[in-house]
Amino acid sequence: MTSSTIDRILDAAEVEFAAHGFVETSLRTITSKAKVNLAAVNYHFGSKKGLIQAVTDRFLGPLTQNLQAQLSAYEQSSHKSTIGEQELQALFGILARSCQQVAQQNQHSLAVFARLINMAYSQSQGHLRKHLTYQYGSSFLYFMKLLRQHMPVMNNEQFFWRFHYLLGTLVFALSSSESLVAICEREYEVSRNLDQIMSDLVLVMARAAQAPITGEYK
Amino acid sequence: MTSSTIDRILDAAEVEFAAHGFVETSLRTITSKAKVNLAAVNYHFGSKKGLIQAVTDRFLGPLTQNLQAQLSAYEQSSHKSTIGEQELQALFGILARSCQQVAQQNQHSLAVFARLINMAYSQSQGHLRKHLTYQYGSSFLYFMKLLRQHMPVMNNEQFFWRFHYLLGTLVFALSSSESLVAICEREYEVSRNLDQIMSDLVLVMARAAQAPITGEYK
DNA sequence: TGTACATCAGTGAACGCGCGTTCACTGATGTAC
DNA sequence: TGTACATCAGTGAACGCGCGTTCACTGATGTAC
Repeated sequence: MTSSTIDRILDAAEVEFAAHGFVETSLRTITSKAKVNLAAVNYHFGSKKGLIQAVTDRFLGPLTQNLQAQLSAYEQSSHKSTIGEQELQALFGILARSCQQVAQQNQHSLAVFARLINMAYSQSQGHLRKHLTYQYGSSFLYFMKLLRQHMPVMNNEQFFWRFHYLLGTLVFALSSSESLVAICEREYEVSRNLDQIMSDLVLVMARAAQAPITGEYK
Repeated sequence: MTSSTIDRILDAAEVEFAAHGFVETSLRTITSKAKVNLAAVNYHFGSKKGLIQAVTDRFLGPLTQNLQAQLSAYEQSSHKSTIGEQELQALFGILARSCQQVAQQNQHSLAVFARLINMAYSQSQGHLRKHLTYQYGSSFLYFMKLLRQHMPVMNNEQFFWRFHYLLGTLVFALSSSESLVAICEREYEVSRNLDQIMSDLVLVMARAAQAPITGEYK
């Protein structure tokens, strides 16, 4: 069997990264939670940056692969000429299902994913955005292409902005879901799971996608 | 005249906090950009935490005050029995205008605001959320109360979630706006300003607020 | 089968560095008598 | 008006600390002959 040290590090890192972010999590915290020697991270992953990449690669691979497969199945099955709320829901549903599938393997990976997206759209992190686009962009661009076909009223620029407004909805919900679930339980004594949140998000994003566009920009 | 050191520190800190966040900005960076001695921060603000609070207080005060005033004017003028997209747009428009007014004073304060909200909904930052609620919560709760009246179909729990989905849209747009504007200019050769983004957001949030609700949760 | 060597996972202790903070100090301005 | 003292903004240098990383080392397993 291959050493479990690597997996224990990855699991612990994922939990800590999800909760406190990449910068605010120290290798000492990770290795102590993983019950592993401090130097093991640099031994196996070369550096902290290498560990971060390993953690993100572990779910971005499956996520994009799953998304890609579902999207091409969708493209072939549906008559893409029809446009409307149902088609938008179907498309966002595919994205949601990819997320859910990834979350089944690693519970905290979606929170890490959200942090990654947030980071990528920070100023001074253009290199990260480029790297993600280069490595995993194709399936997301595929998603955007299909979504674009369902929103033909807008021009490209308007679509760009609308897409990112919806991305914000998703990213915030994913990164804050643990807090929101906790507050919800305390406040309303109702527990929510990821499936329910995802179902909500699909409906909300599909509706928001159809919001009117503001007047022409000069 | 009162020393400009304090203002220079606050201005520099706001820019750096907006771009890199609170933790990843060092006092050495701030004081060198402000052309001020390193020890001046601790002299005037006591600690880094004190500086963060001073930076956020500077815009949260005006923001909440403006929001409060607009909301009570709205509550008195409108016949709140009518519900529909127009009323939702009006309410989100008030929020947008408060943001715009604050941004006029300090250009980067909205990005700091977004970072603050994101932080507050991180796990392990419950104390920050409590502090913000205690200090500035009343005007936001007022906003939620009025919004709640325009979304009577949902129960409280469903409203809670919907509200936070919309909050995510706003927060992501605010925190990523600089990057998005830059990408948009590069990609489409169209420049966008905050006013246009805010107009968009009002329409998107008003529409998303009306998305159907998923089936009953056990 | 036995021995010499190579490879590899893992370790304990130390390294240099950047961080927030502290402290004794300066120099200017205001105040009391 | 002149002098002694207090207050306050600002400074330069140092402090201790936690960080990511490095390095010499151990012990187990595999391989060549």
